[in-house]
Amino acid sequence: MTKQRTAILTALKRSPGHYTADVIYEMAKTYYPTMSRATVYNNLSSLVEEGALSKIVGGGASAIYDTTSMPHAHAICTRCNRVEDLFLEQLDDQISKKLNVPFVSYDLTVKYVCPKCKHKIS
Amino acid sequence: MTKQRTAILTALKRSPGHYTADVIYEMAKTYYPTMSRATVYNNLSSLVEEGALSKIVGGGASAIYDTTSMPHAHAICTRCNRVEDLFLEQLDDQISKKLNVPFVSYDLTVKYVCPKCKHKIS
DNA sequence: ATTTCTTTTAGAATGAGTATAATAGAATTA
DNA sequence: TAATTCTATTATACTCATTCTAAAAGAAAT
Repeated sequence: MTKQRTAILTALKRSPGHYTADVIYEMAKTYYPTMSRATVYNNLSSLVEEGALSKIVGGGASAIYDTTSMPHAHAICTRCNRVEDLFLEQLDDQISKKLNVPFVSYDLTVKYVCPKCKHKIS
Repeated sequence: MTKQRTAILTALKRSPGHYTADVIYEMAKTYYPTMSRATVYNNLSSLVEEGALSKIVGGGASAIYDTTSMPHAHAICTRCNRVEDLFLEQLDDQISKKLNVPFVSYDLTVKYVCPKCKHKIS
């Protein structure tokens, strides 16, 4: 547990949400200004492996890290790119049943137009 | 419908499966040798928009294109990286119900250790 | 036949993420 | 305490999938 890692965790704890590595880098720098980008990537990878964070790929050019600990899905609005958490209770069981073997993790991203953006258009 | 696009579609029809853009580029070149990489990317994007292909992001460095037309999930083995199709019948309804609005598409990738690889280890 | 629009092409540019090699710091041993 | 070992950090260089660009080719339209 280094000072850099503490800075990252502090930043994430203060404002939980969905962030890219680069945004987390900027956030963490307020707590430890000399921090390097590589350190952020290293720590984020470790935190994902430990299960403290989840990494969402596919919503755009860069991956998004999520502080919500419970396994869950994400809905991304195709207009405003805002990410919404989505808890599908039976999904775990369904996947296990289909696979017939336990799984490590899942990454479910739903693309939709959120109500706010839908209103703006129509 | 250009000759280049025909070459891509022919290649995919001859051997349906899960391929990276680069592999598709190589496959399509056997039908149209002077094809450019950018053309493959352009056409794949169009085909995804038209719904003829689905793009799977998150299984590695490069995206994978899938010729299976029905909406479905993917299981990727963390050891051998092989991709398996996974049809979860009720998933569509579950997502719609949770969102309360229709969605455009979903991308569900499950990470697991496939039976073959599990045998190799234990 | 000329204009207009779309697609292709080759190569350059982008940019997220990773590898590297040197340094710093912590922990361990003597 | 000093020397050693191990791990983490740093800055930078690098990779590589994908996108952008500008020119050329081709198709369609007038």
